[in-house]
Amino acid sequence: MNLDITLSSLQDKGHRITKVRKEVVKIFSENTTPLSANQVEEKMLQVCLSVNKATIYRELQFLLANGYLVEVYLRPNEVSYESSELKHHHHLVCSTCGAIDNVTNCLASELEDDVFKKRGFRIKQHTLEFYGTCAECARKTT
Amino acid sequence: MNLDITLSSLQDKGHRITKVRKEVVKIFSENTTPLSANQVEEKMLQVCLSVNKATIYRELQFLLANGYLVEVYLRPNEVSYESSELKHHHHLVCSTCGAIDNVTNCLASELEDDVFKKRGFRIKQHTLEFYGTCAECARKTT
DNA sequence: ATATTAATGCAAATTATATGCATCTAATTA
DNA sequence: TAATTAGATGCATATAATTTGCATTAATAT
Repeated sequence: MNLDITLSSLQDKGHRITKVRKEVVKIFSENTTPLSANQVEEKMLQVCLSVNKATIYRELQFLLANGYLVEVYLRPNEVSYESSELKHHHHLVCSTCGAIDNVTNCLASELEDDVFKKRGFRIKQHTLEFYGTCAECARKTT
Repeated sequence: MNLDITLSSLQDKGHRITKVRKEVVKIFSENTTPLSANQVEEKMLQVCLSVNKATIYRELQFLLANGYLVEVYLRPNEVSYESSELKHHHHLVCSTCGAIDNVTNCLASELEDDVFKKRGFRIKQHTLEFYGTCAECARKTT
């Protein structure tokens, strides 16, 4: 997402632009792969911002509720987030090292009409996750 | 999964066939949609088997480690399981009522070769999740 | 029937996440 | 620019999912 546009549209809605909020939005505007609360905390520490975990959770919920982030479930007991403005894509999750890469190819939407006709299920969103071994891990093992 | 075959193959590997194990395997052999630990507990209570939560978690881990179950992540902070022997399929997750249905159409595997050629990422598994509104919930709202 | 060891229950520990409340601070106003 | 005010934050605590240590129980082989 665009840093300045996001911040000013939040401000227009009456929300405050704080040090924490600015940095979290910045992080997601610079990262295209999903980040967990812990990873966001780490990134903030890297720029010497020590922020309470509760605050980070609250800020993620806030940006989620306001439509700037979406939740991603790639692993047990860990929710990640990514910008909702990213082009539709799927994830390549390396089950060895955890690295995540994005792919933008998508055939899945072709299924949507079919599913609605046959089952009356109106698809609003879908996620396609790939699990496997990334090139780097394959090299290390072989 | 097949109840008898699963149990006897577990026994062949030197594992015991206990009341709990038998019932958990039975539950997953009769259910094609993903179940969380809590849902497994409920199903056991329905047949008057009151089993400690730790035991249920251990049994799920056990069946996962032995390849009879796979993990499914459909919602924040909740891991579900389903039989690993089910035909490849995807889930229709109703975001209103939580109902889960399976679809067996799948175009995703067509992407696999392409991804390997372009990125060296060897896909071992993929999951395709659909979020939306099921026919029943649509009827109630409209 | 008995011995052996896996499975179980219970309590306590862990980890992710949420919440109450007092304090602080960004944005507004005088 | 200082005073005002509600939103944001930190801290401690709560909650929920899951794991683990340990003593006890029970499935299976002998």
